[in-house]
Amino acid sequence: MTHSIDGPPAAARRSDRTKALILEAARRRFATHGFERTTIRAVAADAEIDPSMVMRYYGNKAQLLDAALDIDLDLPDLSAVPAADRAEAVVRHFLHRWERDGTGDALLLLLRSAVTNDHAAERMHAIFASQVAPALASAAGPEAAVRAGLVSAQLLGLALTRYIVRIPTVAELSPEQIVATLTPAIQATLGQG
Amino acid sequence: MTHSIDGPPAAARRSDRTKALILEAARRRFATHGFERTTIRAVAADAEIDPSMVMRYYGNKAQLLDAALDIDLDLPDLSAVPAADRAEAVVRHFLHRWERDGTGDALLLLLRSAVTNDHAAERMHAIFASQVAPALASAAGPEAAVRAGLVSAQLLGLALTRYIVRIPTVAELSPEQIVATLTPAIQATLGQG
DNA sequence: GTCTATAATTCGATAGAC
DNA sequence: GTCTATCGAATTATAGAC
Repeated sequence: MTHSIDGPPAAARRSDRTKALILEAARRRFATHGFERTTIRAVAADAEIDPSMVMRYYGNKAQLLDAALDIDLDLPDLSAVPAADRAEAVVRHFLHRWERDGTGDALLLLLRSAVTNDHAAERMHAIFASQVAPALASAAGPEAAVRAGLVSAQLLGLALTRYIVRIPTVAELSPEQIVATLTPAIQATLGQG
Repeated sequence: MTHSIDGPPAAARRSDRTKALILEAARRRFATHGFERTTIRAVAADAEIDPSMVMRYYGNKAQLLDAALDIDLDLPDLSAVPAADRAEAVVRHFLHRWERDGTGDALLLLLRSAVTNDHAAERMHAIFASQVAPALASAAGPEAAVRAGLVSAQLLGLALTRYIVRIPTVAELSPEQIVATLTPAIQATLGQG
């Protein structure tokens, strides 16, 4: 017997690896094709497993999306940043994240899904309320909630035009051009902390 | 004989009205549900006609989307506006348009479709290049193309978060709050004309 | 745990009567 | 010009063998 009443040891659980492979493939598909155009079959093919495995581990397509939408934005503590540098820190944080992970980034997946899927939209509301708004609140001026909302709108607009719709003029900008031009705008939206 | 070799007189073309009804229903469906989730059957039901009529007049679903994406942004001539007022004029123009037409606005339809449909994305590139970029070029500072692109990103971000994903904090803002908070940001992005 | 087979829908598109 | 009927394809989801 290789495992006790505590359950099978970590090394013996082949299913964990399969589950992880499915989730990874699902994230890529949802991010690049959106919810409706992503098929269980395609996810399974990417993960090189049988489609029925996806159903077994995640129940249905909606729950698979749900599992893929677990996101930690990992926002920096802006109160530790000098007020004058906060706008640039925010712009650089998201830009770095997106440039690093490309279309595989979980926030882009969430954004794309939220446009056509109500459940994904609600997840985005929750993430905004629990992660973005609090992080920006300490960095914003009067009516911090208003400012946090509009800063998010501007950053998501960048994500939308650069990585999803890929408007050439925006997609071809260098990261430094974006930082240089967008930072004053975010600064203005945040107001004088 | 009520019509000549020039074709039937305008009053006799019942089909024009049917075509227009279909297009109107299609715009609403595409705008609220996106391309994939919009069905020919639903469009026909909204227009209270038979689904086969949609096929007869528009050929297929892709061509119906194409017909629905004919958009005139009707941007104001910013060179006639004092430099200091241009940012506010731009913000008010789009806000007025969206608040008036709600989710039926053609630009929102285009935005929603472009996220999951490559053809719609290309249409958005074309509209940006032919209408938005030229209109903003005269109002922007050095590197006008960069500034025009990022202004568009910010405005589309507003449309996305307020009308499509409907993040509560953004959706609940009053138009005047948006103008007051976003104008300085757009001003900063445009640079000193 | 993994795979085969298939049920049950849904939809785009076509053919043809009237 | 309008509608009925239906085909064929694709997909989610399930049942059950091994």
